[in-house]
Amino acid sequence: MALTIKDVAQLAKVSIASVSKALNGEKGVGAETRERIMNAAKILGYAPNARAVSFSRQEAHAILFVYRSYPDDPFTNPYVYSLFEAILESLTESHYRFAILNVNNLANPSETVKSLMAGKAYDGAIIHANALDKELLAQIRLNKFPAILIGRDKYVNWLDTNHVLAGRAAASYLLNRGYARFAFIGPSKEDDISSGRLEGLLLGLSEHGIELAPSLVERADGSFPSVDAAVGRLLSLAERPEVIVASNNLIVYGVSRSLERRKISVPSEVSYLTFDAYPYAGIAYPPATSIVINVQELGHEVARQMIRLIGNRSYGIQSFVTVPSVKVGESTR
Amino acid sequence: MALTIKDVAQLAKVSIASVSKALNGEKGVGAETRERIMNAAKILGYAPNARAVSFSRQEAHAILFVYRSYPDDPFTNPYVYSLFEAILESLTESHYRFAILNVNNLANPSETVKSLMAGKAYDGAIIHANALDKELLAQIRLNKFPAILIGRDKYVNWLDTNHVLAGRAAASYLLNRGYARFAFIGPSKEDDISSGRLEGLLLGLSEHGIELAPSLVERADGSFPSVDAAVGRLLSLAERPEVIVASNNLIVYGVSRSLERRKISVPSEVSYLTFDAYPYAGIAYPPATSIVINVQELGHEVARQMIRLIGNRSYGIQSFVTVPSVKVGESTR
DNA sequence: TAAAATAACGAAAACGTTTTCGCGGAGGTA
DNA sequence: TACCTCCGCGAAAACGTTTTCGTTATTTTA
Repeated sequence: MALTIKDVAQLAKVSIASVSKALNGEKGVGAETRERIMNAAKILGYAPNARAVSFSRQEAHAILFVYRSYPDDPFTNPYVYSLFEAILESLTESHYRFAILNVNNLANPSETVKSLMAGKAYDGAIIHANALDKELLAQIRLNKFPAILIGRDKYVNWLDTNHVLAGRAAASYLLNRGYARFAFIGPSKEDDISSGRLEGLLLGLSEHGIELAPSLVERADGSFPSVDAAVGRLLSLAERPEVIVASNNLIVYGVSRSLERRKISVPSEVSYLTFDAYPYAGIAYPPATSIVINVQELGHEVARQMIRLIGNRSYGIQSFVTVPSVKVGESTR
Repeated sequence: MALTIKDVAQLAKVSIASVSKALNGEKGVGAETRERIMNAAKILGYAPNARAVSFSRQEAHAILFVYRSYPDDPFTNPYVYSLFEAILESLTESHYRFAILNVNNLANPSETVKSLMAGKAYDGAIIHANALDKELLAQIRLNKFPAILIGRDKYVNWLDTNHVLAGRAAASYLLNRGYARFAFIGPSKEDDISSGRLEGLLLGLSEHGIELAPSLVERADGSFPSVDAAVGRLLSLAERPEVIVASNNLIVYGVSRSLERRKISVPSEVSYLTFDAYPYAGIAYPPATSIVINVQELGHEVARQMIRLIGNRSYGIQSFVTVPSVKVGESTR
């Protein structure tokens, strides 16, 4: 049998109650006794049995992160990983254990999550929106287990980044740099992130009296020919844009290659800008200026709120955590 | 108080012992009774308390993955992530919980891991070599907690990919395609992976009577100018190589760009080949032919072995798991 | 029909902590 | 001196399962 608290008690000639108190730094143990206990524990190399502690304390001291990864998706995954790295960092600091669950090829994601939470294996769940379905959402609302959604929902705790603000940041940065004619290329399959960015961009521009004609808002899928075609259309406009805002990293790479092929010098003739700081942004040549969201900060905040939530069930969180900053590359003047 | 086994027992009018047996599918319960119990459990929505189960069964039913991530490292991280995605997938299938620990900015990594394992919070640890130090290695050997290292060590259980075999696969693929004059560009900072690949390549070539002159083995750091210079030196050799084997993704990207800039057509004039399938390999233009290691398979195998190890402490594993395959791009003829 | 084997079921112990509560001694106050 | 308070300490309960083992009922065998 492994070492238990009893062995320590025996060696220190005290009761197990005193050992427990001493080891947990609680009062009710004399200074001298405490020292004897600490010594005994060290001599024996005693480590409390985490399973017993969890059981006794009625808390797992562990958090579950639920997400969905798409095999080889170069966009979703880096984002999700850097997000949970940040969460992990904060939780480790607070001595929480951190478990992950990828619902990607699970037969019944929400059932799995639900039973995991019902089984009290974790004190709380941080759920990335891409892993969520209506059923799971309903479960969270119903069972009220501590959960924070990274994304948006009316009825559950959530935190998210504010893509509109990022779009606005793009507008104000570019306006400050003296740009006057703008274009936007977004993905052909509209998504929240991209539409938020566009919305913010339009907002920021309209505050300075600039409206974007429909022909200046282009769509492209990830492939190079598609982006190249969009760039071609923009360049052939009578009022050629000075700067192309690419809604994501893959698109900006296409833009950069398209301009290079067309022998258009960047940033003097045409500039470009994108969002996030995935490898593609750096590979674009010249490296793209980018509006980056501090995923790290979001992760830390989520962890902090999670711990707070565990302590106080009724606590409600619904807010954006977002401080977009500009990573200046060489693709803008 | 939450729902316990007692509530189910009460509703089904049996003892808690019978409920436990029924729910765990053990024998010792009559068919009719079993059904009544299952029904009661379903009606109440009962889920066993995982903490109590862990405590009673004396096993966590959870595995810890220990690794080190470098912020924004585009090489190490994708590899580690896809590795643990594979492990996670296998473990989830076997209903194991999966926790992760990044030792990156931990004050005392080996101490943390050691106390986590001593505390029996996990049944076993899968430790990526990049998270390992001598102290931790010593701890594993000493405490004999179930651990598998992804990497190599003489005295502990390990699994790893065989980079030499990958290098050999490169050689045999290229020889089959009729290439006769080879060059290699590796990182300036020698590492196990790269040297294994080079070793394998040399091995494979020498079996066909081809030796690589020292001038054909180049070094470059990740930066483009450095790779470009290396390519320049290779091209200016009297016996210009037909194919450049780039030891990693960043280098192959540099090679591709360098050749493009020099207006050397690929693959007709000079070909290139690399290893792994990170984004850079696909971004190289034309997309690089690559020797890829099945990380997925490694992960699955590690999970399988871990579960086996938990069941049988004395079990010893030291082997390479590796089935390199060729991902044909457009950079070879 | 009686004895033996088998199966169903439940009482209770065990897992290793934390936590409550009561006891007794030390110190302070009137 | 007598009383009260505070503090250190330990006995024991509690947490929710699993598992062992004895009892009783049922089936099989002779």
